[in-house]
Amino acid sequence: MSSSKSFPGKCQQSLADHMRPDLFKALCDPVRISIVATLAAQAESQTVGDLTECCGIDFSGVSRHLKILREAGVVNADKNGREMLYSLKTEELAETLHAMADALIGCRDIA
Amino acid sequence: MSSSKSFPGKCQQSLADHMRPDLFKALCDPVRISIVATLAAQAESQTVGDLTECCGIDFSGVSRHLKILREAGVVNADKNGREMLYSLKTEELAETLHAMADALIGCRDIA
DNA sequence: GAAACATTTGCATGTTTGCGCAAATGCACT
DNA sequence: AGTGCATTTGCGCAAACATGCAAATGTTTC
Repeated sequence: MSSSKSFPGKCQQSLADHMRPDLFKALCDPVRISIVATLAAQAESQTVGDLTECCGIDFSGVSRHLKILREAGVVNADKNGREMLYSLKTEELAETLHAMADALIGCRDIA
Repeated sequence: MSSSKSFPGKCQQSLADHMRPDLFKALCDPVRISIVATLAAQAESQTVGDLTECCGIDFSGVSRHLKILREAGVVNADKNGREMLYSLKTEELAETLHAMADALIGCRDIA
């Protein structure tokens, strides 16, 4: 009800809530995109060592990138013995992107 | 056909194509998100001066942010006399986000 | 306990980024 | 031509970022 009442302020707020700059920041680096793409293409979780192969940098850098992705909620991290298993939060990420798109379209309809 | 054949390499490529770090880079800044949200909430195009109100920085900075958004394909820029009218490419942006989400889910299904 | 291994963290360095200010550009109006 | 307004661009600076190397942490295996 009344969702068709023109109320740009509310829409702006809702958009600001949905569009998460921190998530975009996590995904704005080519190396991190490379990591995400590699994880998406593999059914099994990957170790830092595995993921180091896909991006041409030192594994310490990969570890740092993974930390950023983890904190942004893009990947899961599970400790298995001395190695760390990283996997993509595919569903959540896709849902978040969808929600952003929907919020945009919703704003267009209101405004 | 054969889209269900397990082919992680292809998926990784397709994802790398869809996930555009440059777009994420354009959207990773709070001020730029603020601009996007403001544009989304308004039916009419906005000038640089208008948009300067929403984000608490100098208009020269706003102009620079708008350039970044323009080059990333997030906003339209139309010159009208001595002022510049900016509007959000709502459809394209929403479509791009959807495509990313779909590519992610597609990868999950294949891998 | 010691050695080997996977990952994280501290540190130094070069690069990028966002910002304000001031100058430059472009356009309208008289 | 000349003045005024909107926007862009050049410059300098401080903060943030990505990276490699080396040291530290945690874990397995012998």
